Amino acid sequence: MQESTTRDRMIDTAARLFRRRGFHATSWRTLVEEGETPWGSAHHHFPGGKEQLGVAAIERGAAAMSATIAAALAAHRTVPEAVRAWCRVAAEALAASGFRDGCPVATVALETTPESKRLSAACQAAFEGWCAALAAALHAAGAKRKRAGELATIVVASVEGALLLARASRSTAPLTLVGEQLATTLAAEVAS
Amino acid sequence: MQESTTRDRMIDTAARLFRRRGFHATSWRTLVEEGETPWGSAHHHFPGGKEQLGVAAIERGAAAMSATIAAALAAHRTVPEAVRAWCRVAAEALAASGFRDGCPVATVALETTPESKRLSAACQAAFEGWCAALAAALHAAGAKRKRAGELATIVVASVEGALLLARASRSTAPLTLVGEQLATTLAAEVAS
Amino acid sequence: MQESTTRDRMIDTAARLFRRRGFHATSWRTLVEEGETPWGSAHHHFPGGKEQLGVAAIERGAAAMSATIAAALAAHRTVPEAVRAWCRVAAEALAASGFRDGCPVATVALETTPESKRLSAACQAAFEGWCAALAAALHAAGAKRKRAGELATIVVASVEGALLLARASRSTAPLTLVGEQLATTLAAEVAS
Amino acid sequence: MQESTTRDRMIDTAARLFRRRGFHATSWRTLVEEGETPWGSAHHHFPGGKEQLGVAAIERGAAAMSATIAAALAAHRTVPEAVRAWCRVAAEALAASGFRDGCPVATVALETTPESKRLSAACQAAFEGWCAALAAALHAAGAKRKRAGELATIVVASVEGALLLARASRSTAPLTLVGEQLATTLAAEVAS
DNA sequence: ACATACGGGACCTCCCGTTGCT
DNA sequence: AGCAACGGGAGGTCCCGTATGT
Repeated sequence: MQESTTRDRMIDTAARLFRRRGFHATSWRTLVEEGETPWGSAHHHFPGGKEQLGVAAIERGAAAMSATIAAALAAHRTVPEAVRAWCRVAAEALAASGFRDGCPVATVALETTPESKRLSAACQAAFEGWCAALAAALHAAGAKRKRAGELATIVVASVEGALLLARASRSTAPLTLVGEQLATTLAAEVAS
Repeated sequence: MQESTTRDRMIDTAARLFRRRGFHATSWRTLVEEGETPWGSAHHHFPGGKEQLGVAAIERGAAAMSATIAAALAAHRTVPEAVRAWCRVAAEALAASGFRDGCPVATVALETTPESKRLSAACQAAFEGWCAALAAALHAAGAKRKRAGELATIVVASVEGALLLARASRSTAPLTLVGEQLATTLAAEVAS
Repeated sequence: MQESTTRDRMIDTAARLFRRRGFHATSWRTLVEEGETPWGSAHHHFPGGKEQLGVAAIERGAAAMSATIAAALAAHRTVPEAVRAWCRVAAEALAASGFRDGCPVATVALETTPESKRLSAACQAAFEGWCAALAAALHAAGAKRKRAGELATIVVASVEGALLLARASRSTAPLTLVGEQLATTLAAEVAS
Repeated sequence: MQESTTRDRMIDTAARLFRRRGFHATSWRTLVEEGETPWGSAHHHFPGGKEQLGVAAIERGAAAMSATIAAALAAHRTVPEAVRAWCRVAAEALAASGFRDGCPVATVALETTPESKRLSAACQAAFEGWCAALAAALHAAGAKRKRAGELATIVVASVEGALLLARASRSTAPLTLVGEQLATTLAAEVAS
C-alpha cells in the first residue's frame, strides 16, 4: 500500500528548505526540483497549498527536535546533563550543515504573521511540545509543577536564541555557553 | 536639496515590514505602497536592490535595539536590573504591537543564507554590537573581560529566544521569565 | 488537448514583430497584447525566456523564406529566373507591408551578439539553409559544386542587402536591380 | 573652446554599441558607463533623447564608412578594384572585432520603424550618401549617369548583404566573394 | 557643464493555483 | 496518482526623462 512516498519526500524537502531559507523564499518549483517529486502531485497531496505543506514540514521538524530532546533525556541521568547534551547535538548538526540548519521551526515562526493561523498554530504547538517534554522531566526530577514549566520555557527560549546567534555568527560558542549556563541553573533548582 | 526624506521613509517601512513578515514575504510593491514612497526612487536610493534596503533596515533596527539596551543600562544601577528592564521593555513593545514586532533582526537573520553575504554580515554585526555593549557594562561591573563576553552572549541569546517564544505563543511570559532568570544569574556573577 | 494553438500564435506574433521592430524593441507585453495570448502561458511554452521564443520565431521566418525560394525554383525553368522571381516576390511583400516587413531574420541577426548563442545559431542556420537550397539548384543546373556554393552565397547576400536598402529607402528599386543583376550573372555561369 | 569632448565621446560610445547590439538593447546607463561620460550631461547634449543620440551615432558611422569608400576610390585606379578593396577593408575590420562590428548603420536601420522619422531618415541618408559617392565615381569612369546610379545601388546592397552574412556566419567569405563578383560585374560595364 | 535626486512605468522572469487528460 | 498545459498576476530590476542645484 506504500502510503505515498512522494508526499513524504515533499515534506522532507520542504522541511529542509523552509528551515534554511524560510517559507516565502522557497517556491513550489524549487521544492519539486530539489525533491525530484512530480509537479502534478503537489496539489493533490496538499490541497491547502504551500501553507499546508508548511504545516506538515513544521510538524515534521518539531517531531525531529522532540525526538532529539527525548533521546537526550533518555541518555543522561539528570536533566541538566540532558540539556547540555541537547545543546551539543544541536551545535554539531548546525556546524555539520555549514551553519545552515538552525532550528527547524524558528525561521517559519518568525515569518509567520498571526493572520496565517494554521502555520502559526503549528509553530506554537512545536514550542509548547518541547517545553512540555522538558517540564515533565523537570517535574519528575523534583521541581514543582509550576516551576518546572517556567524552567522549561527558559530552557527552550535560551536554546532557541543560542541557535539563532550561533547560526548568525557561524560559531557554536553561543550554544556551548548557553548549554553550560542552563546546566548550572537547572542543577541549582532540581535535585540530582 | 531636502536630504532625501524618501530614502528614510523607505528604510523605516522596510524595517517595520521585514521585522514583521520577513524579507522575502515583503515585496517592493508593498514597501512603496505602505510607505507612500515613489516607485521610481527605489532603484535610485538602493542601487544594490532589495538586499541593500534590507541591510539598511537591519542596521536601523539594530541601532534602535542598541539604544534600548543603552537606555536600560543608563537607567539602572546594576546590569542585572538593566537586563530585566530590557526584557520588560521588549515585552511591552511586543504586546503593544499585537505580538507582531519581535526582534528587528532575527527574522531576516534566519531567512538569510550565507550566500547573501551583505545581509548576513549586517545581522551578525547587529548581534555582536549588542553583545559588546553588554559585555562592556558587565566588565565595568567587575566581571573578567572573557567572562563578561560570555555572559553577554548568553544574555543576548536568551533574550532573542524569549522574544521568539513570546511572539509565537502570543504571551509575554517567556520574556518575563528569562528576564528574571538572567537577572539572578548575572547578580551571582557580578558584584552589586 | 488542443495541440496548443496558443504557442503557435505566440510564435507568429513574435515572428511578425521581431521582423519589424527587432528583438529588444518588442516586449513580452506587446507580444501578448498583439497576439491576444495569455500572459501566464508565455513562461510555460518558452521556459527559456524570450530568447527561446526568438529562436522559434526565427526558425519560422526562415522556413517561410525557404518556402518562397523553393516555390520560385519550382515555378521557373532556370535558376536565374527563379532568383529574379524571388526578388520580385520579396519586393511585393515589402511594399505591401508599407516597407515594414523586410527579411524575417536579418533584424534579429544584427541585434544578436555572439554571446547569445542560441539566437545567433538560429540566424546562421537560416542563412545557411537558403544558401544550401540555391546551391543545390545551381549544382543541378550545371555549376560545379564549389562554385554553386559561392554563387548561392553571393545571391543570398545580395538579396539580403537589397531588402535592407529597399526597406530603408522605402523603394523596391534595389530589389529589382539586384534581381536583374543576379539573373544576368547567374545566366552567364550556368547553362540554360 | 574645446567644443565638448564629452558630447563626442558619447557619440563614439553610442556608435560602437548601437552597431554591435542595436539601439534598443543599449541603455543610457550602459552608454555613460562604457563611455565614462557624465550622467548629467546626457540630456544637456541630446535634449532629443536617445533618438537624437542615435541620429548622431548613425551620422558618424555613415561618415566613417564614406571615408572608407573615398579612401578606396582614391587608392585604386579603377572603381572595380576600389570596390574589391572596400570589401577587403570591411572584412578585416569585421574579423578584427571578433565578428561584432558589422555595418554601422544596418543594425539601427532594421530596428527602425517608419514611425521614428529622424532615425530612419538618417539611415536612409547614409545609404544614399554611399551610393552617390560610388555613382559619381562610376560616372567619372564612363558609365551613363542613370546606369551609374543603378550599379552603385547594386554595389551598396551587395556589400551590405555580404556584411550581414559574414557577421552571422562568422566568416569573411561572403565579403570576399561579393567583392570579387562586384569587381567582375563592374569591370564589364565601365571602361578602365 | 555637470551632478544628484527623483519619478512613473515597463522590463523579463517566474510564481502559485487550476483544469482536464492519462 | 500523476501529468502537462494553462492562466492571471506579482516578483525584483532597471529604464528614460525631468527637476533642481550647483
